[in-house]
Amino acid sequence: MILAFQSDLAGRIRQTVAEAFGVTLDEILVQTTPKLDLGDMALPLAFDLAKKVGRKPRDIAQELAPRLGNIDGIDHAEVAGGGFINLFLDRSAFTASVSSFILSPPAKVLRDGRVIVEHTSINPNKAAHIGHVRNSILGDTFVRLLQARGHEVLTQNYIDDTGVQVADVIVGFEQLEKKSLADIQAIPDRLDYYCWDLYARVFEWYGGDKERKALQVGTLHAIEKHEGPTAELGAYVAARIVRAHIATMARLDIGYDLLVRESDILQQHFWARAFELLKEKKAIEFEEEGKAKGCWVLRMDEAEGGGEENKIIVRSNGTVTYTGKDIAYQLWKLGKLGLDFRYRRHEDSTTARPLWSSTGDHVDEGAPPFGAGASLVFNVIDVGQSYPQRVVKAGVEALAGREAAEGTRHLGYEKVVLSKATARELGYEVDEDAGAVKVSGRRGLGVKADDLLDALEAKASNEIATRDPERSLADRTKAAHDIAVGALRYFMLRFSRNRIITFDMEEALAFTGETGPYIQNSVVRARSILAKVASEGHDVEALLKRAHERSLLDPWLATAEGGSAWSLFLAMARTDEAIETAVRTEEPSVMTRHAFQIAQAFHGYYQNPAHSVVRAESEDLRAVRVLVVQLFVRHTTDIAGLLGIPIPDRM
RNA sequence: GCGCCCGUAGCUCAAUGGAUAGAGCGUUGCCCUCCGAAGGCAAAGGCUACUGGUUCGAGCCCAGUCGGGCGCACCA
Repeated sequence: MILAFQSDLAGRIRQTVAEAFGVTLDEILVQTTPKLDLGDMALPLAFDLAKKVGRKPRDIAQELAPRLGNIDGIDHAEVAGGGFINLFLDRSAFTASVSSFILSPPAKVLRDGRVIVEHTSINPNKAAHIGHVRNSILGDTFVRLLQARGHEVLTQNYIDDTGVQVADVIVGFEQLEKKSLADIQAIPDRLDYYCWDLYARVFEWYGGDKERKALQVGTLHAIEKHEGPTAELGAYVAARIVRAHIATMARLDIGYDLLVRESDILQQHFWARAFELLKEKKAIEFEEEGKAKGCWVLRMDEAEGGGEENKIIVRSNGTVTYTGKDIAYQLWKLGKLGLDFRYRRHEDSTTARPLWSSTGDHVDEGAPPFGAGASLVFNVIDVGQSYPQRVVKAGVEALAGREAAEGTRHLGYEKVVLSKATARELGYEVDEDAGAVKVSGRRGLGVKADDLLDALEAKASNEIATRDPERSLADRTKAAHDIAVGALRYFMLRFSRNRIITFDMEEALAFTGETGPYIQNSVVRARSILAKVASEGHDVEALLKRAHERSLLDPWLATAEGGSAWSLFLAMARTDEAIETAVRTEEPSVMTRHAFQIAQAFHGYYQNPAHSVVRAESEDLRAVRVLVVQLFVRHTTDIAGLLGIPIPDRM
């Protein structure tokens, strides 16, 4: 709501400045004040103007303030500090705007151009762990934020079903366990957990043994060929573990539109086409000599970052590297490859959210235009992959131009490591000097996503049981799930992307302080206030209507109570700005902080016994208090939705 | 060696170049005859790693130093 207000305001300020000083400012910065009693918004424009006009900032501010105070929607303006102009809004008019914006939100304006977000992309050879959870929560939340900004988003999950990691567990099944397809099919539930341990055992078994390690390469080739018993094992294990990953992420309310399988990229010969294009455009060169003799390389010298060596795309034996395949895949995402997959409905597809998969056979009709390409593509991948991602971008630029490269975005994030305490709890040996313990799939070292969720749900369930022993088991289970999801999603989002998260079980299990449950609780409490008011015979709708009368709002906003509510109104008004910032800076943590700030403002307001709705001293007061509570409930429920945080019926 | 990221309160983290650097946790006090305390109020806690520079203004930008992490494969 505040974006429109501020852009309108900026126009009027520009006009006022032009009239007063004959200078046209192109950008009008509207900032927040350090404290609300200094004003609602701050303008530092006198500092810029001082240079252009050749006068002192403070004098300019003094001259400008009375004029700005006359602008519609502004109550008055004051000069502060060395030349800040602080604006005090017409609070009742603004409150009325916020209110109508929240209670009857305007239709979303759709933006042109499709956006693709790829996230999750876990190797289908073992259970998902906390690192994957960070990836998926980050990606899923970013999708929600993009949609809130009016973008059409297709969410994709890349399945490397023909990679070495799958080959490794197949080596385990064939060599260590001597299991047939039927044997593996007979493994009851949690094949992903089974493979977690098997994968670690295979690495131990490889040791330094070259013959054993050779089995990995042989198995990989067998899987890539897509025929024979080994390939069959690989396909079965990968497909089953993908289903497990989808189920794990569904617990966190994370879903996808399309699964892209590496095996289909091979089968559709994406790389062959990309290779043709790259050669045609001379984007890659054949090396006649040097250490990359006999290879096709991509020049990286003039690309940003500089100083990097040329990247080998095709090896001297004629095979393509992973990065080469990734360039082909990225070109497809951008609609620049000229090839497309075939599609089928995935077996986990629901009517609520249709899930599609690339396929080599039995094509289903009605797939969305996945192959039409997107103008913006976000790849959610950890920062360790920054270099190959830069290579992909350089490849895209050489082949499809600057615009396509600009649309290729690496949404990178740092890894999740384990605190020493948590690593110890899990039974791992911990080096005393180490600050934290790295997760290692090869050593089976890490916290599985489902185990973490189970622990969170169990703890939440216990909390409920102690606070409210009367609750039914079904109620408790449902609420415990919501609280667990809220806690985990908030925890994974509150850190900046480039910050390593030291995962500590105790910290992640916290339900107090700056957490998801704090926000959930605030809404639940607010709703129960409204329920109580209604149950005592008050007409909530009528009270809301009454609250909008200006003669009522105006004096109330000037009271101490109104001031407390005002900080909440202003914070809620800034939500569109927060979403815009989160998307522009590609930093979802902006949103968690914003949500927390709003919840905190509400807590500060409602906990005061003098602000009781039920025991309001007059119907007028009851009316404005109902308004505060209602606006908060509606708005914060929406914000929680953007973060994927569910609001339980009761805590 | 080259490149990227990080260094802010005891701990975990914030702070579009703006005003007196903020939260949460932890610590110490208060507050449930008050719409559920997963809450609120208050206190203590800081030479923003260091040295220079740019700027009306620097935690933020630039140069350098010191610490920590990660990349720089004919692996994926």
